[in-house]
Amino acid sequence: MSKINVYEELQKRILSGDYNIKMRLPTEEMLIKEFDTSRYSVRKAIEQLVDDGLVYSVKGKGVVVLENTLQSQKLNLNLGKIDNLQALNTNQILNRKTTIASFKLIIVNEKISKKTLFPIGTPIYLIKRIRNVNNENLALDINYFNAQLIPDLTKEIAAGSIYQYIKDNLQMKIAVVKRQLRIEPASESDYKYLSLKDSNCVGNMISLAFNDDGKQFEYTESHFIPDNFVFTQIIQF
Amino acid sequence: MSKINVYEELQKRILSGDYNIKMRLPTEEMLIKEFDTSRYSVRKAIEQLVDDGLVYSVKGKGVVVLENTLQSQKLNLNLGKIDNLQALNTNQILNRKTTIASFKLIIVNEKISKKTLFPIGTPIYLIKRIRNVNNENLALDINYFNAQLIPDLTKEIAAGSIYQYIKDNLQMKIAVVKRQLRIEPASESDYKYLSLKDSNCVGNMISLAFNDDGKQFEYTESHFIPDNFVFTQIIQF
DNA sequence: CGCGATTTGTACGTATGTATT
DNA sequence: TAATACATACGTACAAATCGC
Repeated sequence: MSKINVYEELQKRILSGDYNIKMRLPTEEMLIKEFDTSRYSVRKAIEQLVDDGLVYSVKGKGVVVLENTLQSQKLNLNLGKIDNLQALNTNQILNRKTTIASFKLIIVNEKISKKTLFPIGTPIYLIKRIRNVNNENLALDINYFNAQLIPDLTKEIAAGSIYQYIKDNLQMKIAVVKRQLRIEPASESDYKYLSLKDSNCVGNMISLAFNDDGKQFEYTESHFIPDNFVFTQIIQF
Repeated sequence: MSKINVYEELQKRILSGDYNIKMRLPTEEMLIKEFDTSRYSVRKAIEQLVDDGLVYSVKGKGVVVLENTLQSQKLNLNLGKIDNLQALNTNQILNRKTTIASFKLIIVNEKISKKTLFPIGTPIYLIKRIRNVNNENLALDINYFNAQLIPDLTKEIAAGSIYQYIKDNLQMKIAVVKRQLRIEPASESDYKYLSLKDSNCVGNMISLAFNDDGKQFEYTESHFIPDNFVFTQIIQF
């Protein structure tokens, strides 16, 4: 009999309601016996459930299942970790029609360097893309890719998934993405490209992406119209 | 000689530039020797650095220091984990003057239940608080506290820090907070209470807070005016 | 209030797997 | 292909928080 994945099994039980707020998870000792595995493996599985925001471990007490797990799961589009490349750049739903508004190869000057953190003199691709769903322009992506790390970009690639290109053709690994979200007054290009209607503000998601050599290869601003995305976070104490 | 904290020491070296993008961290083996500790402890320290977004581990290669660490640290108000209670509810900067706009003890009806996830019939404190800095109303907090779990709240407590009260007087532990951020059109009460100027949108940060019994004791909406906060996230692949 | 039992957290040692160079 | 270096896994011991008697 092949060993089952402890994490997946426990997650299934929590999401199906077998384990819930009224009880605690079985103790580590019991899980070790049930799954015929080591304490290390059981603790690793529980760690993942904690990251998911499903449970919380208390020293001396046990592992508690959080209330309203099912509902708050539904509330969020992407609770917990995002492990899908398409989902990363903007959002699954948005990837319907992509229009290239601008595609240039430029050299970083002082102003751009300050914003993107790329050194002055670096050649970069500056790409503006519009994300359209049902004839509404929901998002404007302004990408800055280091052309030394991401070479030979074309409009055709940009019209599809640049991340797919990086992964498949360049065989480069995306290691870490640091993101920051702000709300800002809409800029001229936001008014020009987005279906803002009456709104005069946009969400601005700034992303810095790093490869597994630690090098920053991307700076991106994604400008969203209001009411069309959520951003989630789980904080443990 | 007392043992030094491996995590803090490595973090110090990275932030001071002793370790940087040009090199990798010493191997686990070397750190074990230098700090005279076990592999477990070294790996635990590196795990924390990964959570901070400072480094990235690659199997077979080593632990890489991410580029632009210093700059991107400065960019963010609260990169990484938030471990300060004051910082949690809204933001450090905002805690200057707090005005109670409304303070009620009510019973959850169907409409409120759907939003807050509290069961119908639960007694709750509904509190509206305005966060004012330099004569600008930057944020409107709308708190719903389960009165069975957070009893005896008063306007005086609400004018200060409710979290401090929970921690010190109720001796309850805040275990997990799930957050969601959206951008929405300003509501009537937003126009009434916030210094919105020309903006017609607000940031809406929804927080669900849980104690270490897994019970949700709070639902809060924090409505912010644009341009006055950032929201950060680090994603590892 | 104290004490012991329970349960998770931290720590160390060791062995084997797997990706990179 | 071999060496290197992180990832996973198991076993063990003790610390620290919680809970019930």
